[in-house]
Amino acid sequence: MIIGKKLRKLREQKGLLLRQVAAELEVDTAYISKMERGEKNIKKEYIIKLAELYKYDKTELISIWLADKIFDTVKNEPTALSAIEIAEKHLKGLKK
Amino acid sequence: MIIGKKLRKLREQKGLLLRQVAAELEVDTAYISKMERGEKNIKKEYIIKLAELYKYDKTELISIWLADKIFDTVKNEPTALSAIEIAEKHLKGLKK
DNA sequence: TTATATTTGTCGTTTATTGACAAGTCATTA
DNA sequence: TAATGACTTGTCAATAAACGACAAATATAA
Repeated sequence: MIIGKKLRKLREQKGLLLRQVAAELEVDTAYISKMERGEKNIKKEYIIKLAELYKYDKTELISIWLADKIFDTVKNEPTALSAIEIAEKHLKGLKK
Repeated sequence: MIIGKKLRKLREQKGLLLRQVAAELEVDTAYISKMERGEKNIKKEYIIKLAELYKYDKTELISIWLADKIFDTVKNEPTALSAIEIAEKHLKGLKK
């Protein structure tokens, strides 16, 4: 729910209502609510639109969104941390 | 495909055939082949069975399997590394 | 109450995953 | 050159999961 918290904060900072954001993304109000509370995954397309709407750095928002997905896949796993380290090493190793 | 490579290596070290492993997991031979080549995700249940079959440390194999899933979700993403770092921090922060 | 913002539950539709089956390739051996 | 054995590839029905709308429920305030 890392990204959800962030999105809620951004929306409130802009003083926007769920309804307004929903209209912008052309989805239901309830849907935005669920996104912000981590009840639904958010597709990248929406993240990009939200970054624009909130005038927030797109790359950073995507990072947070991705981090959230990672967190989702490892939470509840005892080996979460070591898995992350392995993935990180592997990723760096692929740098060429 | 981190976990696939590992599984293939383990299987070969034990001198087992796909057919034999498939019988053990009660699935199709082709299915094992696809698992080892990263064409299918592997469910945790199978990883545990394979760790037993190959007499390999279960926790470590699960770590690799998890790392593979992480890798899958971040590969192709320019912000992969920073996302991993955010997720890691977040995870450590939850250690309480 | 009435009105507005948000949350929750339900649900049909779409999309993705599962794992079997059949057919394919590639070596090796008879 | 067959024939056999190990592995791979393509297809597909069955199943499961995700999407996102709608309606109803809460909550807070005027």
